[in-house]
Amino acid sequence: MDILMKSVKLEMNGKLYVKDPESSDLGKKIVEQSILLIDEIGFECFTFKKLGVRIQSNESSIYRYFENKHKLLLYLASWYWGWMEYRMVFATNGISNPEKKLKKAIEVLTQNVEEDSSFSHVNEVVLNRLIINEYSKSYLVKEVDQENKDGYFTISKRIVSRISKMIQEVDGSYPYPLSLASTILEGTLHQYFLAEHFPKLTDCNQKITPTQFFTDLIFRTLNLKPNG
Amino acid sequence: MDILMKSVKLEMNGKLYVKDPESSDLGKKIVEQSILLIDEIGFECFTFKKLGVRIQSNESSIYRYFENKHKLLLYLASWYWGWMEYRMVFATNGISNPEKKLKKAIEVLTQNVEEDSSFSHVNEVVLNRLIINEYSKSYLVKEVDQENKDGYFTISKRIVSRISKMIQEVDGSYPYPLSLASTILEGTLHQYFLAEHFPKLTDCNQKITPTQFFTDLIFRTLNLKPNG
DNA sequence: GCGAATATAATAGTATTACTATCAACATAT
DNA sequence: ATATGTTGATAGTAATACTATTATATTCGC
Repeated sequence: MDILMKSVKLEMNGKLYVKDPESSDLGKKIVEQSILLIDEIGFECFTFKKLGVRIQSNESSIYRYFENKHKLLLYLASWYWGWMEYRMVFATNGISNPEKKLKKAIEVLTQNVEEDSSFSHVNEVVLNRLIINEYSKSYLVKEVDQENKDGYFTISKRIVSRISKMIQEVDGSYPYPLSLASTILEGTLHQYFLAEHFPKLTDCNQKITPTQFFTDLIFRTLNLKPNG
Repeated sequence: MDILMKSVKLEMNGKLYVKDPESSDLGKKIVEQSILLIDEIGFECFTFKKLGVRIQSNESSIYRYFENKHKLLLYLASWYWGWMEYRMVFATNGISNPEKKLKKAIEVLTQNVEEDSSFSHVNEVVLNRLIINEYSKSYLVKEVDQENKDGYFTISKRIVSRISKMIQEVDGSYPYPLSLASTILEGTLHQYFLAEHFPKLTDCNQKITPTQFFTDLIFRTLNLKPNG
């Protein structure tokens, strides 16, 4: 990852936090260590009290940054998708051939996150694992419509919209570009989860990647050549 | 739905419950009303105490049937997929043409559940909605590997396996039958959720159904004719 | 019809969770 | 020197997720 990224700050919806965690050392520590702790013990077992012990700070101090752990998860998800969108736009910018552009976008979106780019204090490898395991829980809640109105899902929606538009650029007659795009975004997380825990439910493994599966799917669906 | 179904009892993994809820009136009431209550208030807010009030029974009595609400969710999911598998096998049985068979299976799996077949005390319309909203939470947990070993996900795995085999019957050269099958199963739930809460992320709506989207996807991917 | 076994209800109790409130300590900015 | 903001420490509350015990009601075998 380019060194340039280290100086970029992702813009976050201000309603996601009580106090901007980027504005202090404690805030950054909360974000950094919450990712590691949720990854270790799972979102259900994760509490602000446990995080407080881990960062040698106080439960009440964490509440000054995030209302509750659900909002923290929304924040982390928003961060992840912001990072993903940035990489996607960066990687596809300047590609004029629609097929190549779509292929590149799918590649970035479905690729395994293998190394921590040290883009700020966030470990993207661990965050990626967290998103695979916990992202669904951020929107599968009764409050989803209000939270959607509050703009908490803006970024991942924009990614789906971008992919959908690229699909249309490649094949304007294809009738389901949005559904295909959202299926790839969500399906990627799911395929990684299956590869880890239900290997009999997926063809993805060490040799076959979700990138190959979804790239192939797109090519077949839009009737393209694999070398497009 | 055929009247025959009323007399069929779905076989459940005995480890899912402490005491078989099918074995008593209270047990059936627990299953019946838990579906309605979870649908109303969401899995996070659902407690055995609240269910106890609703069925005018005691919290501790419910614990005699299910260890905790997570196990109850696993039970309900298992019931749902058992019911789905039954319908799928029933509907495809006797179809010898592989393409027609696959098409029928996808149709059953992706179709909107519109009427309560009154197959026992379970309201399938509500259960379907519950599965769309809560199913992911049943396996996105730290204990997933142990619970998989305990066989809690056997039925949905078998459905994926069946679809995968049907895909291979249609096109033996297609390299990702398992991933395609699991993408359809999970993707269907996701598309219904999006249609309800994020209409801008899907093409599915009152006119376009997930069945159409996924049937089209399968046809394009396996290079078939729509009238196959 | 009676006693034994079983199912359910009622009550109480515990540890943890998910917070809220208050106040003190410290740093910084003016 | 004083006001302001940040963090830490402590305490407290209501709800959750159970477990345990005892009482009561129902059912079954004989």
